[in-house]
Amino acid sequence: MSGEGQYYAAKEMLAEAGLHCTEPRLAVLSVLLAAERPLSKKQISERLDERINKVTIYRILAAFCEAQIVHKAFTQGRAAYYEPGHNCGAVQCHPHFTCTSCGDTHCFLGKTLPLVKAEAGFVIQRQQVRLEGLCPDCV
Amino acid sequence: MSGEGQYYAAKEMLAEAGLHCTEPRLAVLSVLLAAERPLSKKQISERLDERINKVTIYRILAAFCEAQIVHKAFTQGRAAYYEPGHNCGAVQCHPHFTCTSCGDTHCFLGKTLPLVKAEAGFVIQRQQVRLEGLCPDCV
DNA sequence: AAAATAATTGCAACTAAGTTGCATTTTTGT
DNA sequence: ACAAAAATGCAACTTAGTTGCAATTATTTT
Ligand SMILES: [Mn+2]
Ligand SMILES: [Mn+2]
Ligand SMILES: [Zn+2]
Ligand SMILES: [Zn+2]
Repeated sequence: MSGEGQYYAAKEMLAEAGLHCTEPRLAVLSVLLAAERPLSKKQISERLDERINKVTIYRILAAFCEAQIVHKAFTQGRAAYYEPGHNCGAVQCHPHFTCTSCGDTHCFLGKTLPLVKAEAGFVIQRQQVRLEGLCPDCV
Repeated sequence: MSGEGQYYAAKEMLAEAGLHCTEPRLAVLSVLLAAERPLSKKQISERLDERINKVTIYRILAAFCEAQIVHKAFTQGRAAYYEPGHNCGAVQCHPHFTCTSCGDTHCFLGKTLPLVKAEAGFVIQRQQVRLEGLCPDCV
């Protein structure tokens, strides 16, 4: 299976997050951990060995976000993309670059911008930086 | 009508952009110009005096984006939000703040961040900064 | 000004992402 | 092994957006 190497890491993460350890949850988390970029529900499904009902996948992702082990990195088109929360600070993770030609997304680790200074009266809880352009393959 | 004061400005913008000047286009652009924040198709419809078919609204927005007089500022939930391109540089406009409590969006004009330095081989064409948190009414 | 041409609009039907209610199955604790 | 609680699956639904095509409106040509 695609997320094979991440299977035991996933098991530990679920336990630590206080989430029941079920097959579908292990499978989804393994896929996310094995991916080098945020994935949509569709992409997750494609990487699963045994099919999991889409409602279940959405509920698993919601539970992961609730437990803070995963977060919505961005939405592209009309789909949300999810990634594990490691590499990510409380207020922002790294910028995400999406190629306008091939559609591929890359995590720009280490390119994090400073935080916007909030206007008077506002409290900023999350900051998200999205980039669009051409990737090396498409330039 | 809501966008009344913007009606003649809209007329000029269409002419300058080389777009045919039709009633639906004038109406949609007037609404966008009168708004102080990006609007979804739904919000645009609600502010129109005479109803315009939704397909037409989407096509008008696509034409405006193509002509660069409007751009997609961000997507929230599963809907895209559009705003006129004034106040906006070629690569990025200002950050957009959305309140997690009331859902309102505010343009943080004057709070623009520096551009991410592209990783080797990448060409960045657009940068977008999204903020989430609590607005003054909801703190 | 009328006709021809090109662009825009509207309608119906469709797609894709995500959600809700409820019955069934799986986990967990005893 | 057994009961209670939680998670899963299915069907049906909602919402945002898209596509094909016919009808309308704007522009150009005669
Ligand atoms: Mn990432
Ligand atoms: Mn804005
Ligand atoms: Zn590319
Ligand atoms: Zn608010």
